[in-house]
Amino acid sequence: MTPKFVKIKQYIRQQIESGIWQAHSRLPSENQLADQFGCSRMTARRALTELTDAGVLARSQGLGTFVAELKSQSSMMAIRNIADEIKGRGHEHKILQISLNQAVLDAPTAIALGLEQGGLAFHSVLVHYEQAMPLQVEERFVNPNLVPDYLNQDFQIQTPHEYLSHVAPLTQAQHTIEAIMANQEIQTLLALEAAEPCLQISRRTWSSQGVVSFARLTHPGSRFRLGGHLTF
Amino acid sequence: MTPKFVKIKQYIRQQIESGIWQAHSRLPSENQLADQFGCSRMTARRALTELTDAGVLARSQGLGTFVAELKSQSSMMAIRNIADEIKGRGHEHKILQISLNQAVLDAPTAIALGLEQGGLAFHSVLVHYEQAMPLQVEERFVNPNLVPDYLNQDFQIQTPHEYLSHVAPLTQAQHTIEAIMANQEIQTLLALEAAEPCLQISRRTWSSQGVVSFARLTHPGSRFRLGGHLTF
DNA sequence: TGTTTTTGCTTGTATATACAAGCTAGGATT
DNA sequence: AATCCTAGCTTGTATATACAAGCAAAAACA
Repeated sequence: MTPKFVKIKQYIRQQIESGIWQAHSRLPSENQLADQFGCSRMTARRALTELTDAGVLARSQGLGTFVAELKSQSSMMAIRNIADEIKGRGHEHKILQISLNQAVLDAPTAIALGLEQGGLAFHSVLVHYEQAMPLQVEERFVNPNLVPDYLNQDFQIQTPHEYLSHVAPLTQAQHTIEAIMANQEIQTLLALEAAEPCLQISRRTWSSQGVVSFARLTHPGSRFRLGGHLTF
Repeated sequence: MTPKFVKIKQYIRQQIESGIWQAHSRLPSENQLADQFGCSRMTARRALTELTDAGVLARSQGLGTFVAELKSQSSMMAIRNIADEIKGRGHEHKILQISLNQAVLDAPTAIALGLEQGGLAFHSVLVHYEQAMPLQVEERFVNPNLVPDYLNQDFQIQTPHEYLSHVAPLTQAQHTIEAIMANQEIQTLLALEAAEPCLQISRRTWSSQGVVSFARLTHPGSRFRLGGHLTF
């Protein structure tokens, strides 16, 4: 027996998908729906609220409930962390640690971390492997004030991302995706035959104390694509 | 006066962010929260439900409510359509129509559209400009059965995406992002000096009738990055 | 001792009710 | 005729209540 509020949601989605209720058209009020489905206002309300949260409807106090603007605006895509993604494919995930040390901050990195230019930060370079194939170069700068023990970790066991989420719970993240040409270092680390376009995700993460870490995740264009599926 | 359920949500988020409630730890039950805040169970419940929808908490009937696994899993990023993005920056958006005709389907495109190889589909190539700068090449294949009037549109006025969302409301979309090297055609259309890495978003959209359209959106790596900001 | 049942917790669904707050249209007032 | 205001709708918040369903540990039983 499916719950009543689910049936109401299905009904509304169906009306919209079949085109009977066009974008911007007004829906029956909570009370009308309640009458129509023989339920209480709170139950009808729940269906409307959940569809509103899902972006299907838009509501306005005093005015009514409307079919939301077509999803032309934006659609969401998930960026999963590489370890989960590889394991999700049932493959082996290995990490090769290239370096783990302190580094002097150049201007852009200092700004990204919210620290002073010329100061010190922790710096790590790792390569993530799927089976025997290098799939991601992870270069990461870490705020030493917030994560003083970063250099004493063994990243063969726990990824930096896992460790960081543990010691400094995330409150915010910012991603940028761009296409770049592999430089000599990336070419070597990813075992590329020649210079090749790469997908680079820059990721800045905050905890409640401030910027925790700034990472550049570089993937070979020939072996990696970012995918997302999404149902409205 | 902030509503009670908002205060409860704030309290819970604060407990989690300060580390007092760690991942997997159990929260007070609905009734306990209701007592603690001097509200009814339904009000406490609303706070818990909304935080669960947001991925902050996880609930299990009979067991209780728990702090969710750290957001290491995935974080979401919005893909906005190029016209909105350019207009959002307060810049002028112009479209140059390169071609608009029928095309014979090769194997991969036919599969993507769910049509027969060797059959016909509508095909358009447009260039989107931000001010005087080409920013995106949009190559699109459209299912002629679902959008028979596609060839009679003027895409200088309304983008294909706007038109399609209007005549065949979206129910699903799938995106893939990859880094590719610009070929000769892309180089010309984007006014690139030399071969350059490009960010290519492949987008398939469904209506309730089936696959509507398959688009390849290509951006120059030197002028475009996909950005997303996100607060937990 | 090992198995089954009961009991008491949890969350999930649903209802009836009350009042607050936002918007619109029509009616009263000026 | 233009303005104000109120009546009547809408959604938003909040409560009290009831029962269903899932789970675990204690209690009863074999």
